[in-house]
Amino acid sequence: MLKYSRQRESIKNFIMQRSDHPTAETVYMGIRKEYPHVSLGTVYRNLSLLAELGEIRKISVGDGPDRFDGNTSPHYHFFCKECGQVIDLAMDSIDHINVIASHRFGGRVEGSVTHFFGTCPECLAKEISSKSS
Amino acid sequence: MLKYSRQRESIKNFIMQRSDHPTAETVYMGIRKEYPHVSLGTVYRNLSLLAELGEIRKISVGDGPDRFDGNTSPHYHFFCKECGQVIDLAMDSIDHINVIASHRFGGRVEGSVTHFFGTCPECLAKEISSKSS
DNA sequence: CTGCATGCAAAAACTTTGCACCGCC
DNA sequence: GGCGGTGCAAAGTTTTTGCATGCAG
Repeated sequence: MLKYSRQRESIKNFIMQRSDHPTAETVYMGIRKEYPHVSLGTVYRNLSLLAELGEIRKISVGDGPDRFDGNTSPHYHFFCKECGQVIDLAMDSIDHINVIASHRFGGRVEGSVTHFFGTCPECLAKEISSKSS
Repeated sequence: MLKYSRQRESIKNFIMQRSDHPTAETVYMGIRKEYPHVSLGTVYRNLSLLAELGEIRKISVGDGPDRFDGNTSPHYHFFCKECGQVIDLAMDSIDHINVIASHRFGGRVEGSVTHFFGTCPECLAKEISSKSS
């Protein structure tokens, strides 16, 4: 039985209105403006819960803390090596890679996670302008 | 200036002769048979160093500790949800996904990491035999 | 009222680091 | 012998958890 809680409501709203894939710490800091006594434990508990319910998505980066995404529609993420930013990619589905992975494999491929990395548009612009100077 | 060390040698050998993508802890336990006084810090330092040198690969799983792979040739990994095992996949390259990701993106895509997950051949066999009984 | 959710703090899990000593080159 | 590597332990980072209290149903 899931009970309503204003903290969870607030956490969800916070995530939904951002597009920068905040970490638990960032959510905590943001929520504290409204609920100064909220605890980091509550933030973690609710982020996990919301992710299990499928209301948000959890993004595990190789290093650094996990990030959370209010956009639950299928899409991919780009990690900028320069500024650390995480960006949503508007790209065609690459679901067919699961079929490719299945070809010579005796198990059942249920899905995959792909993260792209490189230099984001902003950092690329900075790089180009610094070279030309 | 990089100096030889028997610990590093032993760590590298340990990784090379395994195909199960051990964690730092597993390497530590294995190495201790030969060097009972080796420290976990040394294992971590050398695993990072070897990964930087490109002699081994570091695999960051979403949850749980990082794993290491002695096979540095390009290949993909499959994570079994049932038994937690990590398996190398013999599959065609999917490098073209980087091109797809670049299409409507203003940044520079330098690479990507893909992890497949599902049920491994062994766990699938168990599942099938339990259903038929 | 019942029991899930919270706040708080302690602890767990994983990894890095400071420092004195050791051993390769 | 100089400097990178090691062992040891402490600390850092991220996340989870135990417990008494609070609040939704």
